[in-house]
Amino acid sequence: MAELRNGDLARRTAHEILVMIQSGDIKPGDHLRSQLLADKFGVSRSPVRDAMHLLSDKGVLEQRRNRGFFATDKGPGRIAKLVQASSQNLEDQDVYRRIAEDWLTDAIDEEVTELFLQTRYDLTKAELKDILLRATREGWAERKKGYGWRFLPVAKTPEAFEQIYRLRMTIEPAAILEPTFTPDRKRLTELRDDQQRLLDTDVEKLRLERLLNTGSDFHESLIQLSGNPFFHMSLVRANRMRRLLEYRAKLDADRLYSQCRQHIEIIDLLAAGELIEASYALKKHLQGALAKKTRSSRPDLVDF
Amino acid sequence: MAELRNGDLARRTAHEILVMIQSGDIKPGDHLRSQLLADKFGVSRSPVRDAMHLLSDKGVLEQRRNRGFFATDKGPGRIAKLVQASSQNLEDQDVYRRIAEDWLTDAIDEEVTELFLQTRYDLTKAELKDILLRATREGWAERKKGYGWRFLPVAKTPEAFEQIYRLRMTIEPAAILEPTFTPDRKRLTELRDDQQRLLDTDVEKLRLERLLNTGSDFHESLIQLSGNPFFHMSLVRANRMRRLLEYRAKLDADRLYSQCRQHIEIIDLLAAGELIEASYALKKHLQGALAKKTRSSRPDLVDF
DNA sequence: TTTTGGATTATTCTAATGCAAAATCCAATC
DNA sequence: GATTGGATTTTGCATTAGAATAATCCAAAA
Repeated sequence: MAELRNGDLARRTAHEILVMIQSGDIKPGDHLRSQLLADKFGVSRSPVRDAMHLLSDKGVLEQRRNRGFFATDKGPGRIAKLVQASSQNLEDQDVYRRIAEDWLTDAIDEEVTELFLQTRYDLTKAELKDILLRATREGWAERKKGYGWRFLPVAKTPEAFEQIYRLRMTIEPAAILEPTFTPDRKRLTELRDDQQRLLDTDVEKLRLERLLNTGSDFHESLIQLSGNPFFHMSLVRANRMRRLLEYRAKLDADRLYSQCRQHIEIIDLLAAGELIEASYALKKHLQGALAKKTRSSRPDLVDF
Repeated sequence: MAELRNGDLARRTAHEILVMIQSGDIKPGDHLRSQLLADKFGVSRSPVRDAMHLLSDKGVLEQRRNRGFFATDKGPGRIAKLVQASSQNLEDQDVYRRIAEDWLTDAIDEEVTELFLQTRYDLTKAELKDILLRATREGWAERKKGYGWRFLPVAKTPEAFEQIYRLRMTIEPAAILEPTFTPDRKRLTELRDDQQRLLDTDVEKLRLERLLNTGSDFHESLIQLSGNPFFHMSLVRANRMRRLLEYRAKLDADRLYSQCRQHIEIIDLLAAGELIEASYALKKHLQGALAKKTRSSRPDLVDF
């Protein structure tokens, strides 16, 4: 029998498959074609197969010899538990966030050597390189000319929140008015459903991360419809930085409901072809979030 | 006698010192304090000292025992030649641009392995990592989940030019109208002088890179005055991508003169406190550049 | 006191090896 | 013909020791 190699990629892939099952993308009895999934995840069949082995050990999948893997009908509660567990598992290993947190709370210096980080967070060279790559891409770390790295103060202050919103208030409404903007029906419907689902769920019960993701998705999908990838990229970059701060923010449930409703209103305006009105509503929506924020001293989670 | 260690950093530092001499920042007879220069360049004294040794070998500096290095009075022609040579030297080693060029001209595949790049461009692991870090930061490369890297098509098409300009037309004029915008007299004067100097020089004689730099500096400095680093960052990122394309563009001297004059007009409006007018002029300025571009099939250098 | 210049120390790079993991290939099976 | 599942190949990571290079220290000179 083949060894079970479970690298990080296999585990991450297993998690993604679980999410697909949870969301109903894969239904009980479905045949999981390995090449199909591999293409979907942008990897080769090897880690997919390893992932499927992992999941069949958990009883989520069932292997039939020479026919591949099939989804069993584990109850949704059981699936949710496994999703929770595997996402917890992945987050534990997320040193990236720990470093970001330490930097934001001044627990580490502005300038550090690789060696320092490697020993402090018990990382191998490649792991550290990977994390610094990410931090560089997201704009809060840079290589010094000689030895060492410098962390940038860009999103440390409370004003940073406001500044990010000011940028968003400029580019998001403008994106809707771009001549290449096309309100894609199908995408809009999907977005509307996502928002509606959030409204229907008891917001209190949702995990913070899920909320942030759905909110970011809305805004980023919208700007993507502009057909200009540079608008999209600017927003994505700003949002990534915002996230660093938001993990420490509080949650305001009432606010969230109202935000959700505004999102839906904007989608409806777009679907009706009222671009100018939608652009204006989006601007107001962001303005409202900003106004709320500046009133409180500690950063709230005001938009998502 | 101490060994002459000339790492890359020493050579780059030597180049920077040469540029300072050329620009008149360092005059013949001046004493070059090592700590001062080290601080200026953000490195330690070691590479600075190595650089000064390199330059004294070339006769640009003169070492007096126990007193340090002093600038000699080599003619400006000779200095210019050395600057040219050392920048040429540095560019030759700039594999980054070669890879970008190869990608833009479809000389390499969309998806490659590190090994492939390492052997094709004869790089060590660390050199390659460095280059890929840069490409990631500038947004045209990304790590695949498993093994390998993917180059992104984001700035390959002619439309990319237009899209970048559309983003700029949105954020640059808006930045001037931000409530935190402060037209810093000193900075404005510096910028005006830079532009005037370009007008006074025979534009035909300038090197492409110098032109692009002065142009980018103008626009980026302007947006920086908004006091919102996220506006600035968005522009810088878009510009970096634009550069990848512009190295292949043609030059239109008449156009450049007119661009320069427009830059100065905008500065004057800002200095007079006419923010709204300045914002509008900037928008028109970018619009003009965009209009010119779309008329020609091959990308021209229309703004700088 | 400030700065230099050599010496010392710390950090990172290089290169080589073995190993883990991902990609690819291919015969067997549906 | 499409898909699987094992085998094979390729790729990249971990580790190490040694070399190169940058940062820092300190006595001596200005």
